[in-house]
Amino acid sequence: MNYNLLNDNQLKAVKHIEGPLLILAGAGSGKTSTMTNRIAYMLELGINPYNILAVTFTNKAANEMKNRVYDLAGENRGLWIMTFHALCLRILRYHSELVGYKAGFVVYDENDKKTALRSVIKNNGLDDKIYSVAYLNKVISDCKEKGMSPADYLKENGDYDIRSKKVYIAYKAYRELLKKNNAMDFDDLLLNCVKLLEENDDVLEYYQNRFRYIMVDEYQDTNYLQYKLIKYLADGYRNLCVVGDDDQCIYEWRGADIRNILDFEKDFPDALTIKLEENYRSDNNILDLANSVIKNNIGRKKKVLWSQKDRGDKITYARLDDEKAEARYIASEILNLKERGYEYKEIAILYRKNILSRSFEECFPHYNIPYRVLAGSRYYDKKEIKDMLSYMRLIENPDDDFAFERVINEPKRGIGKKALEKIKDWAEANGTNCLNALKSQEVLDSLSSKSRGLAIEFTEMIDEISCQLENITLEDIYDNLLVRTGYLSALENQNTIEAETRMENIMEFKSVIANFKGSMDEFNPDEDLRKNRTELGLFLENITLTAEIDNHDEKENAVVLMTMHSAKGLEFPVVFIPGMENGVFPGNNSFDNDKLEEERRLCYVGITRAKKKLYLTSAAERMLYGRRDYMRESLFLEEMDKNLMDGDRIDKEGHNKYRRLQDGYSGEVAAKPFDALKYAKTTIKNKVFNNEDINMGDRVKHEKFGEGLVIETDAKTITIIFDKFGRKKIGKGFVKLEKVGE
DNA sequence: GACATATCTAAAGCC
DNA sequence: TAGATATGTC
Repeated sequence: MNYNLLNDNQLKAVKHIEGPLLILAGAGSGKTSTMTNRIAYMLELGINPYNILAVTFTNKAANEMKNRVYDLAGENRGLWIMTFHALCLRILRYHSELVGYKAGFVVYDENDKKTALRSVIKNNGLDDKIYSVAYLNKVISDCKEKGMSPADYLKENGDYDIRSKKVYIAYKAYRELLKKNNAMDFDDLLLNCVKLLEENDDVLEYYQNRFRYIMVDEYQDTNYLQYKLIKYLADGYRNLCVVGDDDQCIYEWRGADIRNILDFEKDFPDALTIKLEENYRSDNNILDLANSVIKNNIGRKKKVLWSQKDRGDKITYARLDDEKAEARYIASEILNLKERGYEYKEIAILYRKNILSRSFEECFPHYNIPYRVLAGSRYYDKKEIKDMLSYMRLIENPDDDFAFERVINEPKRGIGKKALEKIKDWAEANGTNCLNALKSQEVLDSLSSKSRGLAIEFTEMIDEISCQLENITLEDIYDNLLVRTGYLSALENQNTIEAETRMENIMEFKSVIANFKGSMDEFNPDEDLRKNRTELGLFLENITLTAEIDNHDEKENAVVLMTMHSAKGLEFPVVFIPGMENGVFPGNNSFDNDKLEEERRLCYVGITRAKKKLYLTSAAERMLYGRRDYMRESLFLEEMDKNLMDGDRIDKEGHNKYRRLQDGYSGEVAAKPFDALKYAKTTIKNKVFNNEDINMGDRVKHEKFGEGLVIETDAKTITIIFDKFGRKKIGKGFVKLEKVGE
């Protein structure tokens, strides 16, 4: 093999395969090629692929690694290169009974989880104002990530506390509900897998013996459970290589623990640490800008990216009048770039919040700019797709009562709220699922004769298709469902444009199925995996474990729009970062110190996506949530080295109109804060001030927004012009306001 | 039970 | 603003 393309440190990492290894890989430092070469090197040494495990966070990363190993070694069969969740799922499939699940268990995604939580809240008579779906979701997820059971939670938070008691009840009920539906959520995959290894020495020994060489990508983003899982698996042979960059830890909010990477050398005192600091991606101006921002973070492993490349172009910063002007400016700049030879697909717009995509979606069609927005999992969020998926899930797993609930009256079968309650009660009383309940004479008798007929038809159809599962293809199951459920004809009868679109989506979904089957044959020749599984089961699993970003087609010639979070691991010749404003980036909820550091890391990630050209923009005014606010420039802009930036500005029509960055904002922009008074009003609800004697004219300090001037008070609210954020109206709550002057 | 109207609230989203 | 959910009405 040819290792000439690697630098010294990369080569050292590739060849160090025995014992623990920490690779600190800065952005764009050739991390993936180091990892893939390392695997190829192991194969070359004759190490059995069966003994190698590489874990990533995204399917995209896993697929890329598989492909690149194939390119290097001509082979990738037998290697386990997959995401944490896929790994756990695969292990659990073989041992589900050991963690108390039935063999065909399904995986619930975020939406299913919320549905389950809603029913938990309802069934336990919890106040959904206090114990909201979002709150419980967060608390339960946090618990699971730390490996805490409901009882552990109660112990830690005190059983005298009413709140923790209620959370305990909800958590426990949620867990039982999922088990009853024979379902695991994403956290359960990890939790149960760790539990499996913890409680079964023989299983642990088997996997330790199997995975003699383990690699973990994006190690800075691992949470406690992932850390523990890896530790268990690696404990046998201790050939563990973790790769990461503490400066790119941007997922603390969902449990990532940056200490995992910072403390790796403590966990493995004999670990070799290799730093990859040479960047092969970006021009030096871009790198220096990134360095000038990230150096403001304390508590990081010091590392300075450098590159042999040219200085390159300066970073362009433009402050525009509002979000529309910002979109027009970026659109016209894209057209300029196009004229200079850039392709649309080389250009990305990376923002902090998904709503920021709106102005571009409205603007770009006028400029004939092709674009693709990558956000969450919107395709599967469509009602008709969810419905069809629920039908499929019910067939695969009759215990899935949520799937049942979703489809039993879709299309209408005259089984509404009341009838559904009856079905659920009967199922509860008889210890079975809803589908079985609907077959019982008692339930059928309680329905009207018309509904009864439809109900019988429904259960017979589900049973029949379930029986055929082994014999007919996935496509046929889908077609069968479309027709026999009456879903398609119900849409046809509607004769509306909306129904038309839904039908198109339903048809389009067929190609998703076809694609799945194609990729199944191509990428997963592993017979083992398919054993005892239905095609349908594999398909559903695949959908749940796939994210929108995985479907990003790099060949499509379109400008791509996504959040900076999604962009991690990607690179583009041209990057635009709009919304460089306090309140947007860093976001309003990030103004305490550790959160700010994470935002700064995100900023670092955003900047380092760019290879040749980087544009930053901000809007003086922005419409957010139906409100127009005056926006201050991001504090990250202040941290950036101005020598690397170009201060030319463009007015709202997109034509040249010079304003200098160094001048501050004289003239029209400086006047904005006063104009903005009539627009800007932000209400923070349910807050109480600690200090009651605050009056008009006082200067106060807010724990999040910093200092400002009080211009209005009444019984419930106080209005302040903050130095950094402009005017905000604050309601009563537990926020500390400190008087700092009169 | 189906449909219409009122109310609320708002990040990031890997798997 | 807009979407999701809760409540009210026929």
